[in-house]
Amino acid sequence: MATLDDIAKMAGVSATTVSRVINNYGSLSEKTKAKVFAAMRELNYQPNSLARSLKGKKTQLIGVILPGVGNPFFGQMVQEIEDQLFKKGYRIILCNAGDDSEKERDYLRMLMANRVDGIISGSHNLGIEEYQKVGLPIISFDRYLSNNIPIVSSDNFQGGRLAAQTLMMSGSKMMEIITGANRPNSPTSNRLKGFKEILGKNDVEFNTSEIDFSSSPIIKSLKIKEILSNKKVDGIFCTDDLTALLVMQQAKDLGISIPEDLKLIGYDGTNFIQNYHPELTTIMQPIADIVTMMIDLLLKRIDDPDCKLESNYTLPVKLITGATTI
Amino acid sequence: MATLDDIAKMAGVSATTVSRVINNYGSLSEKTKAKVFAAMRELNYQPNSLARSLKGKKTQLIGVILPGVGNPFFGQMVQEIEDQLFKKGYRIILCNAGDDSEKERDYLRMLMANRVDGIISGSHNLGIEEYQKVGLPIISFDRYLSNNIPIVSSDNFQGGRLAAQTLMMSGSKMMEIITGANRPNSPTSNRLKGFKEILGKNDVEFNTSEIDFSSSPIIKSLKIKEILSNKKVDGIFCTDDLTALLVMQQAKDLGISIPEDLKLIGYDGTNFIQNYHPELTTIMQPIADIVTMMIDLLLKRIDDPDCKLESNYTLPVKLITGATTI
DNA sequence: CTGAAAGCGCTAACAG
DNA sequence: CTGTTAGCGCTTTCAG
Repeated sequence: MATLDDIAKMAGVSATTVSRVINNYGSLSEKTKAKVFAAMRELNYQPNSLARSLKGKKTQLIGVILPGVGNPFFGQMVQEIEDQLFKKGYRIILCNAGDDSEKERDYLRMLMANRVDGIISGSHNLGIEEYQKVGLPIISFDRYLSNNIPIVSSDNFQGGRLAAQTLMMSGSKMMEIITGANRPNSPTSNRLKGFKEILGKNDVEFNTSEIDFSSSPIIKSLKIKEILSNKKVDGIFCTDDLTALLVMQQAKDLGISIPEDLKLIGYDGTNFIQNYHPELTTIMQPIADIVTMMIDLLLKRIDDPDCKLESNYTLPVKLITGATTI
Repeated sequence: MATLDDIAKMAGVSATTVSRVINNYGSLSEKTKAKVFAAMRELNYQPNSLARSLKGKKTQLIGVILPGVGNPFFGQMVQEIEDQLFKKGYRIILCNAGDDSEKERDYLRMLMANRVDGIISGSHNLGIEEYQKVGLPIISFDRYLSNNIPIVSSDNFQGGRLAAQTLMMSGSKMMEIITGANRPNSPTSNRLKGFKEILGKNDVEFNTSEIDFSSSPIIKSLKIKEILSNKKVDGIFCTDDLTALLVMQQAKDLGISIPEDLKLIGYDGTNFIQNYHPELTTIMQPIADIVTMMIDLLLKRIDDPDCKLESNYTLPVKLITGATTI
């Protein structure tokens, strides 16, 4: 692969001059510019960004750590992150941490080694103390990682309230909330709190079931079947849309009609759900806005590592009404 | 951020020695090793991989160019790629090319600038001549990019045949195939060919509708509605599962029962579909195997850039029978 | 078993 | 308007 020196030789100028035309810096005669450009084209030259970064420049690389891009929610989020960052001249290193804390730690080290300019993390793993000493700008999605790492999230509490109100308005009396394992600091715990707050105020009966986020759909379906068969529930709030989809499946199998016998509301409202399951009532997280916010904050920190940021940024959610709560 | 020199000083040894313990190379006394390790821990040291790569080492970075990770098919594929590459010590730079050729070209340049060790590309954009002169190991998923770039794909032709046979067996007489825009060299064109071959042999009537892959679900739904209302179709083959989902939606709206009035078969068979839409009969692409194959070939090329590879690697598809073709 | 020195490809003073 | 020089952080001969 051609180097700056190669093209300097070919154009009959010094390396400095080449560097100057690449960076469009200082004043060059049109003639030399032309010669250099010609040589660059001739050799299909691409400046080595490694060397450039070594000299103290930024890498224009951002690490993105998320549970996994197979999930449509995070798929859409990554797509949005990639899209917005690309427009600002950044590339992303994608890290699917899954539920593997060790992998997440490895990635953290690698990202440091690669000298990324910053990190966006929304992993589900907890207790990764390494976040405290990464020494790089980091923004978190919806999780507490460490002091001084700002958290951007949608209004989980309000989302829970909205879900409860919607279910009540549609006439359910005996509710069930199906949520992921509620580890401390988890956002779903706020969805739960908001939900309970409304129901408490209105003396509505309800029950809480925890199903681990990372367990397989088969397992989840089994637990849902149990819930549906054993109880006379007439309203369910799932803290994510995919689980709501499983509820619809199981209900159908059991001959329970939605919304006649059972009202259902989900959470997330991805494009995917809106397009392919418009019947599902859900609470939409404003993914694009969340991403814009995160990138905005991250770039600020990259620009000025000491800039003071809030510890929390909360964006509003929106109710999307489908046929499952009519 | 701490450098190798910093820790050399702290440990009271030379840079060379530190380098040796990092790379576990040559013979070191336990004592120096211990001192160096201590210093590394103390300063939370991470070797600068930029500097390392500049010295001629590989970057351990792979560029992944795909249409977009918001689509569950590519989401799953990226997840698989990331997973398998991580285990081999590589990280990925994710590039969502969408249907933007210019963006894809930009990314190609950036990947060169970043000196990635190789590229996996499965973009939908055609005519990117740049692929010819990237001068990096590249493997393609399901598209022709340039001579000498191996293509890994599932058996699209056989998939089309399977779809046709399945629809025939379930009793449809008047078929419709809904496919993406069939640009030359596109894989869907082989699905179509296989499908037609079987129908031709059996004198079954059918019709072909093209709906651009990148058009919105709303537009797609409209066209599907048209197809369903105007004709007396009783069997549909969609060359991707998401479109099949839309067909199910529209059929329901129009009071057409599946599978009673209409048989339906999709294509892709992602985990997502298998988990959340098990009712849909579909042709499953072996994503994990495809990825294994691609990575295998890519690493071979990275290891030996001149190694000869086939131009095509075709992996078998599998019929997954759901309730839509009973 | 350990160190000194050169150089990867590029940028940034400093000269002219 | 252009070139010389030094050095980013690391690896790698070549010497001890």
